[in-house]
Amino acid sequence: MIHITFPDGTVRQYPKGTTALEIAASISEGLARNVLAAKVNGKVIDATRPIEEDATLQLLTWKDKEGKATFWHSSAHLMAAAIEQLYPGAKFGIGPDIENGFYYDIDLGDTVLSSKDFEKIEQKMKELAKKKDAYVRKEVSKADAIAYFREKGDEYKLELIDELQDGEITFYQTGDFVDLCRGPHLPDTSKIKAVKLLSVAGAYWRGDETRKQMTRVYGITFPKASELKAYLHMLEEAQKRDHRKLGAELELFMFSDKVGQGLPIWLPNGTALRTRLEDFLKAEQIKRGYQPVITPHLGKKDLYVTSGHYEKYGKDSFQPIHTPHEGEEYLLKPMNCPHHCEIYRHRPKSYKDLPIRIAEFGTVYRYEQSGELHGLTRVRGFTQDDAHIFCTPDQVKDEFLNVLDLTKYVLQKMGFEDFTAQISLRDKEDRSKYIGSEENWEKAEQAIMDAVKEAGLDAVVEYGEAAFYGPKLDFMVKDAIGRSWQLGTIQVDYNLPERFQLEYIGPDNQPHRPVMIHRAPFGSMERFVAVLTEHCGGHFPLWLTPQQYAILPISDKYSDYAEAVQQQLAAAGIRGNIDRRAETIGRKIRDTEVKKIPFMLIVGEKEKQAGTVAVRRQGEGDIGTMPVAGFIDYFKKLL
RNA sequence: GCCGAUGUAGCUCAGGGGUAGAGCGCAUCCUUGGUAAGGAUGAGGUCACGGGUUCAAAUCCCGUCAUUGGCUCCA
Repeated sequence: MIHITFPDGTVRQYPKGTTALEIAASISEGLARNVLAAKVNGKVIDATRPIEEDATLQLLTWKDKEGKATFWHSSAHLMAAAIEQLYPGAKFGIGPDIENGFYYDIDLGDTVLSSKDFEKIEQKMKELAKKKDAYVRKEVSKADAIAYFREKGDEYKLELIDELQDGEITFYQTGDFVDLCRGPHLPDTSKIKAVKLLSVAGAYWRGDETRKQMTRVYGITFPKASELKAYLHMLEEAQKRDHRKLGAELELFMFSDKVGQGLPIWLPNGTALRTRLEDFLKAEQIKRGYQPVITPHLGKKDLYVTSGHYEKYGKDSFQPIHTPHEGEEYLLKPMNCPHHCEIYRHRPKSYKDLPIRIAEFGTVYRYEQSGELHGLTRVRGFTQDDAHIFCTPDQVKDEFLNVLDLTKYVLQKMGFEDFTAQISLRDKEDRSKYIGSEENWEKAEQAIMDAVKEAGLDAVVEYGEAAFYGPKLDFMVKDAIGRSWQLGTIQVDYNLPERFQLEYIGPDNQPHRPVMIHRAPFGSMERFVAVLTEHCGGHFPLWLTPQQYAILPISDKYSDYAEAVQQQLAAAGIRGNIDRRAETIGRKIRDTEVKKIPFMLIVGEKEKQAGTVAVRRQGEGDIGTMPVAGFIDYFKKLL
């Protein structure tokens, strides 16, 4: 007998060689039906594998991340099996699960697959799933594995096998389809009830553009048809909220071929929104001891040679600008940091001056590959809500706390509730690739962990993800429809202070090197406005939205009264305009609704006589008539 | 940059080897209306750009550019 310890701490006895599935069945039939895989001693394995010794056991279902991953990985196999039957001779690369679903890279020879073929493949997958074929695990020798795929003529699998050790190679078989795979997999295919292929795309074998391009088919599956329906609904919702679509509809921004790819042009509405965001953050930063500065959009090449950015961006980015003067070269700034370092050097610093917090909404230019560009989230010219904090190593923790607090405050104010952090630290073993003293790194990493703990922030720690010049923390937010975005970032930097020879005089009357912290709560104005637009579906927070109301006169006879109302609202700091068109009131309401303007104030004879406005809330309808002062009160309570 | 898709009026799109279509928007006129589209008339297009095939190209072919879904990358 072996002892199985469950997550709640209870221990039960089972015969040696019992499977997780059998254990589940001993608890309840329903549980057994729902088990997708098992975590045994912390390792995810097939629920059908015998457990040979005492172990901790977690039964994985659809609710668990690993359960979903197993489900989708098995679905990738199912799709490959279907494609193999429909397209004999197809060769397979890799087919993993991903965040939402799975994909498989396939070499179909000359056959071109398009979304028109999806239904056929989906049908085949469903047909195969119904057969309830088990996913059978087989340990094979390297020689046998090579023989099998050589026979099949699949050079991709042969290449993968070549990199594996003999003795650790396993095959999984479902029906007639055999795949090289580490597993784990579902007990059988019947769990896969709902299937949807999502897209095809080209993808290089092993991500290497010098190698063969394969067809990557993306799909997603669910254990229930209703869940697929809900997922597709979410995708539709995401499409409706796409900031490129809303940005055009609400006239926030545009692009012009004549101006250039990836160079966003902010229209009046977008500018109103962005300016308000900037003003909000600026005011908050001044409260927290930041000093705003303004620096030029260019800098001499030498500046970037000193900073090291020339090496990184010089060749692959916008080319240097040559002036009429011989040999003079300027670069569009890819970063604000070098300019800020020069500000630090402006005059000698004492330890008593630190920390110094230099802030700038700095527009930077980076040449992104054309395929990279995407709406406002990926552009070639963007404005960072940048600031650099220069401090002593001992001040790092307090500064981090300050920045975490600011970032949390700012994001909450925008209606983001769900955020987490990712802390990127050094590789645990290889420390050679990092610059800066061991002592300072140790101090900074500890400071970040402590600050995050004190701030009460959920964080995951990733080792080996730190930049060569310092550890960092990224803010991840979840939006209203459950997607994660990386926004704010805080990075410690030991490199630039070194390169720019930054110093401060300590209490010991000796020069010391300050630590530099880069931080941007929004990341960039462009990206943030994009994420915010999608998060709130174009219904921006009331305090932020470009137009807070529209006055809709019943006819042009009430224009004067409309203007009087507008003046009162303006005096109260509420912004909006008057729809003076000679249209019916129904029409004006419709157009204003579509523009997502939060309040409609309808004025006609009755309102003019009584000094009131008939208030309509966007998306909700008539909320009653009130005196203008009453509306102002009502409105202010909502801010 | 690479692979795929797309490019027709300001917008959304239909059509398609033989003189270019709709709805919305826009302009003018009529209408002065009470909570999601009032009516009439009209203007708007080198069918992305360049080349080729053809008696004839917006349509077929090639190239370029842009947009878009991916691949690598980052804010």
